[in-house]
Amino acid sequence: MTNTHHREAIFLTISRIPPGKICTYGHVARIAGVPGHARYVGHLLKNLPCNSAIPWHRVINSQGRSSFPEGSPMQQEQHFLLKQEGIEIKKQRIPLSRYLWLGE
DNA sequence: CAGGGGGCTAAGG
DNA sequence: GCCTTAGCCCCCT
Repeated sequence: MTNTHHREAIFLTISRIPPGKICTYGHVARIAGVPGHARYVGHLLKNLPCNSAIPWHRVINSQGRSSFPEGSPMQQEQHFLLKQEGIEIKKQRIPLSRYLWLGE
């Protein structure tokens, strides 16, 4: 199935995002070779098992924000993990130009 | 097969 | 900077 390929390509791409860097849903999709599937990326991450090794926290939306509601446990977790990697978050925002990863 | 909804985006006010 | 709108494409009823 091509769908399976897409899924694997997307997971592979996300797992390649280096610590201290971030990537948007749209970019992940594009780098994975499936442009236009940003929402699909989000869908996959939502259904990710908690024990997964996929660095889901390094994927944010094009606004430079977490896609979780402000103050939610998931959002706090994400911010915690990102800060741990040296990413600075101001007013719930991350400067994309500074941390964006666009593949290797 | 149709409808609704999602960890989305780009564009416009 | 914020909010709204219109596309987007896959997935689950």
